[in-house]
Amino acid sequence: MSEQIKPTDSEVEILSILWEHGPASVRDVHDILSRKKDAGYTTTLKLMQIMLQKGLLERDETNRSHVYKAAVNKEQTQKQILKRIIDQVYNGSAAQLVMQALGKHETTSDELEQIKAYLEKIENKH
Amino acid sequence: MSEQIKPTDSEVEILSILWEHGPASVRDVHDILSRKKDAGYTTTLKLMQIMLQKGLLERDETNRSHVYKAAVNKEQTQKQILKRIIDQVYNGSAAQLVMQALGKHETTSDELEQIKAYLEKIENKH
DNA sequence: TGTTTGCTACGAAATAATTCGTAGAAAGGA
DNA sequence: TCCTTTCTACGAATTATTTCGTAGCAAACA
Repeated sequence: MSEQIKPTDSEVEILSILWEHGPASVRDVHDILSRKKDAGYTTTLKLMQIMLQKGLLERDETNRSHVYKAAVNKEQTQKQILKRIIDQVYNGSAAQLVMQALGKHETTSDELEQIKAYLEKIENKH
Repeated sequence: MSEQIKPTDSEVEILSILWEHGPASVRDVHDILSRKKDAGYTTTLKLMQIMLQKGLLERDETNRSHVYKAAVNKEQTQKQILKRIIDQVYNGSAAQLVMQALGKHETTSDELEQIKAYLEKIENKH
């Protein structure tokens, strides 16, 4: 197991954008970010530079406008964050978290079906 | 809707203890915390004093050893944290989070049953 | 009563995270 | 070429969070 760096909230925002969008310039990321937040361009730039240092991002410097991409795996990072929440907030009970997640959000029938199917699959393995 | 203060990680740890344990002194909280972490007593004290100021905790000063309790609701706070994660990390899809949570953690058959029952209940409402 | 123990209050240092300004270089016109 | 735009780099201020030392008071007790 290699070191797991815990990204900060701002860093997760940027990672999410890169996971969604694929490799992108600071400008791209910043424009997307701007739709939700209100921050200066150099703030985003600096953040991404720091993330590069921490190993959360990689970049291609071929062109003047550098192209960044996530250096950490989406699923793994999500799980890492989730695990933390489950342990810290839900006392280790994934089931509790799941039910609260289902309860709260408007979940479409479609999604519910998906989840049920998934449950079946798990149960068969038991 | 009143202001929702976002507790920090350390604060969530303390809230969790108080939710579990019920009203407790700094000493109590600190002893429980010490099992997982390594921090000085006055650190815990200070944290709890700050949380009091922020309105995350309440306290009874009747006795010399003050008794603290959580001033924020467990479920609401959990949901608040969860919502943040869903939006920020799972792009708004609770279903995705749910499946990852189920996939990762060892979930007992018992818990799975609970979840299934819960799903039924939700589906009937649709 | 003196001494030890355990508590609160609180300033302030240490650390972490976020934000932004300024400088300088490259690119793209006019 | 000269001017404007658009980048990067990076220092440094600001703000948030965590940690701890010291002081003072009250309780327990020898």
